[in-house]
Amino acid sequence: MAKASQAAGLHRAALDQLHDLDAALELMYYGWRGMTLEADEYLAKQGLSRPHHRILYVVARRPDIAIGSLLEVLGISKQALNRPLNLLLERKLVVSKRSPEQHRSKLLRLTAAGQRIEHRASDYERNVMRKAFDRAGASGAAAWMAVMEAIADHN
Amino acid sequence: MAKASQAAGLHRAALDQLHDLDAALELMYYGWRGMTLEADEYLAKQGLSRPHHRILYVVARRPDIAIGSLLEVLGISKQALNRPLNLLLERKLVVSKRSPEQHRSKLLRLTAAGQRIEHRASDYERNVMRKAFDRAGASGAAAWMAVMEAIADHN
DNA sequence: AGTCTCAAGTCAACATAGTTGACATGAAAG
DNA sequence: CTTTCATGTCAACTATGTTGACTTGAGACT
Repeated sequence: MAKASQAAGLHRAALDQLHDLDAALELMYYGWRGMTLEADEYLAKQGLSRPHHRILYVVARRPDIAIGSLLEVLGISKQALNRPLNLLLERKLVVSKRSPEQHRSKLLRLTAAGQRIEHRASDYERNVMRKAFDRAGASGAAAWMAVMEAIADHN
Repeated sequence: MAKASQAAGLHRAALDQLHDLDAALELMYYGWRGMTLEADEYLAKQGLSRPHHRILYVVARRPDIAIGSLLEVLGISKQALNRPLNLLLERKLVVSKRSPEQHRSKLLRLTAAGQRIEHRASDYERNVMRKAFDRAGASGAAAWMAVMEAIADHN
């Protein structure tokens, strides 16, 4: 039973299967952990965490995004955004400037340093995915995407 | 902003793709959300949440598990287990008894009420998976499992 | 007897990630 | 010159976790 189950640990536990889809539930849980584990360790070394990464990830893919739009995309309150975003601004990983015409809003952008950290953190996650897709082949990867889309868009 | 995307937040956002695997990262995120959304709403109605569900899920599949083993499986500290487990005991969803021979440990079991809640909550998650697997077919489901196993076991 | 260990329980302080509500500020638009 | 909009900030709160420092209760070992 015991292993190095400490870190974020949690090797996959040996549980009885009560239903045929229990394995799928557990794979979703451990899959999420497996994908984010190394990225989170890297971010922790930088004094950052998952919320910071989410901000960096979105701003990287929507340069000049306004704060209000960022709040929408992230789905959190402005008060919740406040602390992590201010840290990123203080650390100069993100810069804000006023919009030229829409002078009320502030537009966010990553600095070079911010881009570097975003890229490295996301790369840890992409590498996990790449290896898994390589093993599964192109058709397996496509099937995984199709299933995940169905789950994500489930209403 | 519409409130529909508020609650569970976060419709899938339209972000630029910087790398070919960005879509996969986002699908993992939204997939996790999609699978757990309804279950979390049901649990909230019962005054419970994800940690309570994790406990119920594990104890359901390991009847007479000792507290120490439960801590190992969940990968959290005993202090973190304390509150949610005590709530489950107070609400009589879980019962503990001393082991007959190993009298030092306490063994945990679900009551009928605990089984009912565990089953319903997990069923919400299984139903999401079932629908996605039905769409993808048996081979798609198998491919999804294979990819997730590779991700989960990534070291 | 007494002591040592093990499993569990508890207390306190802290960190992180979020929530509401209330209010302030600075620029634009009427 | 007042309203509106986007942003910012203060405070109080909840939830989920962490360490560290104990205590308790039961077995096990001289």
